[in-house]
Amino acid sequence: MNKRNSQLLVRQERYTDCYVCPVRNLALFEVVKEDLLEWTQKFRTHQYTLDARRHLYREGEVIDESYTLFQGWVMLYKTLDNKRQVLCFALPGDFLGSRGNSSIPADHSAVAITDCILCGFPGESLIQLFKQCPEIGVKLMNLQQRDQSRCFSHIMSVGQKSAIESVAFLLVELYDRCHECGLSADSADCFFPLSQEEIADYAGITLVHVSRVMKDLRNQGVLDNRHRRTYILDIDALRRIANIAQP
Amino acid sequence: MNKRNSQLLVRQERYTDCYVCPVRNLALFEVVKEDLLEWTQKFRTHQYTLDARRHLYREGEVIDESYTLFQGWVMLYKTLDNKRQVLCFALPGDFLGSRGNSSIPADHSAVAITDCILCGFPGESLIQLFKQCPEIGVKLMNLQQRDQSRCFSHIMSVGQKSAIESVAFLLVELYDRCHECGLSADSADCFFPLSQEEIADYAGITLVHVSRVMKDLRNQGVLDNRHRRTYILDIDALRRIANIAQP
DNA sequence: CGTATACTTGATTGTGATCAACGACGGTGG
DNA sequence: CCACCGTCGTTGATCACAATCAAGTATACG
Repeated sequence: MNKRNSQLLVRQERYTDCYVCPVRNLALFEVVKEDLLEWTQKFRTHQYTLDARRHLYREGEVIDESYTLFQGWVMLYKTLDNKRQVLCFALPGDFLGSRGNSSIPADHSAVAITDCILCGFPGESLIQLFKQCPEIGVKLMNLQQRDQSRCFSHIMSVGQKSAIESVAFLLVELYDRCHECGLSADSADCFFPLSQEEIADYAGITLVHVSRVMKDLRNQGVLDNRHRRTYILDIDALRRIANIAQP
Repeated sequence: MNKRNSQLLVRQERYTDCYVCPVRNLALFEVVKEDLLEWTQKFRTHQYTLDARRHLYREGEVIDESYTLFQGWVMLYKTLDNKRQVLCFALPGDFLGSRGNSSIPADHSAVAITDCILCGFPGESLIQLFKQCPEIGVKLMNLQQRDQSRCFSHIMSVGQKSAIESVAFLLVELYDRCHECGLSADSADCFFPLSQEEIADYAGITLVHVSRVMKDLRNQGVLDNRHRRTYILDIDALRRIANIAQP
């Protein structure tokens, strides 16, 4: 068991099964054929719970384990002086942690926004998985390419967009990603565990200004956020405000 | 031959040889054992020249070829309205183009900043390479992780740093990367084929302001840019200004 | 020699930062 | 049950960094 986070990352006794995993179609093991699942499943050494506000790992730490996020939201960020920059949000199905090269310390921190469940497997086993099942290598490459594409959009957002465009862009991205992984079904249009400070640190603006932007969006009628929850009322309007490139 | 860029991407008759390639130690084929090089080399179907200001590919295009940049500088960028955001600069040894999934159109454009030479191989052959030589998969994953790490630093830079910090950060990163791939030996401290507009679009500020920042840096004595060339006079001072996290 | 491109400089404006105070909850403990 | 406190969000006043607008210079190139 991982000693680094022994009090934080709690190993679960009862595994959920890869065969019936509801997020497998989004995740690394999507490409594993049914008859190989038993084999890949034994790499998944542990399943953990991680409470909200707990760190999965911190900048500078050596990570020797890989994770698939099974449930909950995780936030990746970097700090400099007293400033924090949120890099991205991980949702169920997303791949986290070691990329098989444990000699490189993490360049960012990962913290749970909500209570989370994670499936873990040793980082070095990725290489074994590659050898046995090259499709996993291809799949991981595709996942990384998707992440890079999101990074590029994020850079575009922070570098070129106005505050309101940036915030709208984030909301739209999360809205779409939630729908992709089926999170919207139960939580309706209220899918939003983020504080305004987290939104601010993602968009590269101050939390004071986020408050004003949210008020503006409320006044325009595209969203409502009563009782610390954000309800998206008009996703198309939000998309227009976000000024997203047409594919 | 690639029809899309048939006039732009010029196929060369005389190949340089992978065995004696000076940038192989930086690139994807670093991990290929000498006795397999002949095999991998036959995947490298073409070697191209690409003149400065020519595009390798554009946003929205389907890319079915992968490239290792052999010589020159390439700039990746996105556009939105009339604004341009530079995403990163590719230097010799860097991997460009298709990641084996040609069903996804490019989310960014790639343009040559200087005259370039590229080694090309079919995107689909990556999967074959993975199967034959899993180390290539691991190496490509490592390259992608390094790129992601740079993306994260870039987001931090654009989101949290002041204009002068951002510009200094870019100069330091390029300075270090040039030294890594041995470009500095011949070009001394003048390694700089970038216009102020390109710097501006990377840092997310206007070219007018870049001019003022460069003047400031000149006055502080950390660099000199006479005759359209940038000479770095005091890299340590520049590092301090860039405010880079200590590893 | 004329034109295009890149860079410079000055004047003015504006978006979002900063500083400060206050309100609304939600949780905790008496 | 209520008082207290901490966190989070709101609002106002002021400030500053960088954008914008505009005009100029220097250099490369045909």
